[in-house]
Amino acid sequence: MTKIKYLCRSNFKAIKMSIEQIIRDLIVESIEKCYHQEIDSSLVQLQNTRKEFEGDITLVVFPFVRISKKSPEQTAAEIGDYLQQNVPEVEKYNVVKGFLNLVISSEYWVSVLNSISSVSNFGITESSESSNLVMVEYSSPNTNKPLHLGHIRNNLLGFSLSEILKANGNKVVKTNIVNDRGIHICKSMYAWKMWGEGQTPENTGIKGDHLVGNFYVKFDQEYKKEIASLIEQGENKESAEQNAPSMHGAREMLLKWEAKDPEIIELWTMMNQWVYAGFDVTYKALGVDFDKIYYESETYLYGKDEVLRGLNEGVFYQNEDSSVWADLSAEGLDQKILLRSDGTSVYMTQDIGTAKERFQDYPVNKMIYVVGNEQNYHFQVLSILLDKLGFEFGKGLHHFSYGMVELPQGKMKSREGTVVDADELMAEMIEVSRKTSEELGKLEGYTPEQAAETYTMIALGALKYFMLKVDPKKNMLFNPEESIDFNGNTGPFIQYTYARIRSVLRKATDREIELVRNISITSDIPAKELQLIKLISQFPVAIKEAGDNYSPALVANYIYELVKEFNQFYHEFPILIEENSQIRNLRLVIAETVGKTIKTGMKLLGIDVPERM
RNA sequence: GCCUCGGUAGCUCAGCUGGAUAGAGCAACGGCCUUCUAAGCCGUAGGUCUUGGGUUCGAAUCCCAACCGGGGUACCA
Repeated sequence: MTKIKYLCRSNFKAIKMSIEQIIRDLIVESIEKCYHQEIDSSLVQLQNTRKEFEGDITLVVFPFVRISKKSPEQTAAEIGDYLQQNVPEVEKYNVVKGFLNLVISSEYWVSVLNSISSVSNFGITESSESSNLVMVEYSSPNTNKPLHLGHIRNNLLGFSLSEILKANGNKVVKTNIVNDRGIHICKSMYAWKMWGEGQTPENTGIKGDHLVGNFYVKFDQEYKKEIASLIEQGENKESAEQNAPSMHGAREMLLKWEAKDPEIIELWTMMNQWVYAGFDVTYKALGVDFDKIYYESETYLYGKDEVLRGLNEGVFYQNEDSSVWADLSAEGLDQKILLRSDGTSVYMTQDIGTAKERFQDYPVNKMIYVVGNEQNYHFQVLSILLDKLGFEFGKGLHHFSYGMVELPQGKMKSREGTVVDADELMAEMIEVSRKTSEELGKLEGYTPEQAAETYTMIALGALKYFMLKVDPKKNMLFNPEESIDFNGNTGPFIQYTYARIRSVLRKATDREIELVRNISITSDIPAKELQLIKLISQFPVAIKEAGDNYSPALVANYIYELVKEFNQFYHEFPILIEENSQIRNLRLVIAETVGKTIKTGMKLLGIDVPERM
């Protein structure tokens, strides 16, 4: 067990894993040797040493004092002695209370940096033939209104999660189920037919999804008026809601649509095309995409077939009014409707059909649905229903359940117009970004096109990072008054740090300073540099945890930590002007490696980084 | 009612698979641009981690209860 054995490995992960693994194993061994008792290695709690103490790896010794029957300090010292004698990389140790802080040699950290700086895709695990295929469903818009801030969160989470899963060695298929049928689109259709006066995106200049959304709002306004007047005429609220003419009209359209009435299908096709054209623009601006798009109008029939099969097989039952139900009382849940009494499909019906389609189309090992937490119950039920229908994948579905985006006044409501529109928000942020760039004179010398590309990149960086840095499971708040910051813990801060690093590297080239990636250093690594190397080396761990926990926020938080540390370093120490050439080269390699890590990490969040800003 | 998720600084959030003195950013106040980009750096101030019990060497973290808030709860999606 010599030092050379670990230092020669080119794969960084192997090195890092092995040093911790070696220490772990030897701790178990030392307990046996010193206290004559075998322990489970799960008792060995290793953590990164906190910044305020000397050391790199810390062992919590409290769990062993029961075994040693000695004070925590003494126990720590005995284990420390053993490790120092038997692990060459353990240079020295110190004990603070019950914590054993191990100091790992500079040589070890230099070898870590060397192995990281020599690879181009540090942190990324490539997929292979035998990798799992994960399907990620995200976005899944309704075609009756434009995308809003809630959809932005969904899209960014879905895209980023897909990138993170890829970086963990999975094959990923990004998919989108477009909810293009149902009562909601019929409402827009009805309103357009009644009050549209032939408006089109072309003759109004309004983006297609917004135009259709306007009619959805119009429907709701008229519907409410009708209800009010019916109530005035003496009807109760419930029957007024049922009997309002516009609701009748929309429902009739839905029935006609399911009956494939040519006129309705034509109207539906036309309005959906308007919406798709609009969505494409928004998706492109957001930088998200899909490998496969499903349409509810095509999958709901499969769902219907499956439900009827379930009915025949006695898995489901039918009421006198001919509606079809699932009895979930055995699972501790309620009765769930699967087909309405008029025979039309509900949301659940089509999701069953879509799931079946997907597993027929792809050899999916894992299906992930990126859908808001308001639908937790829906997916719990979907999983059970698919299982009941005999699909072995039913139980393995994963609902990536994320929190709502709330405004200071509470939840966003499309119909009430209290939504933050996706297109508008992006446009506003790009405008703020442009102004800031101009005021700071950051993009002087760029062509207008280059400048636009950069300030757009910064605006989207701000928006995306803002959404992704928050734990996906939690609700988050967006205050339109305060909007989204460009300073502090933000995307632009990270992008700025990257641009600074690129600038330093360009200047190094200009000044003909050679950058030697295979570092040899005769002195100890200075503290700040060491801190950075340790942080960089945590990147693969951050990616793995983000993948295991389905949390882009973990990547965002990691990058922020790294960047904050780098900025302190940058401020405090010269890189190019440093006279000691070994130190100068070390700093250059660290800067380059931090830059590489930022770029890779931000890519996992779907955020680009600029050469200049 | 029942189910479920959450409550950490004035605000927005980290930390939550138990470990050292609970961290950032914003906002406030005070410093730092003739040195590699000040969208930056440093400092000051700001906390009964909702409350009350419990588990143990140790609890923001785990368990129980209460309070407050979000979401869901049989023909919306």
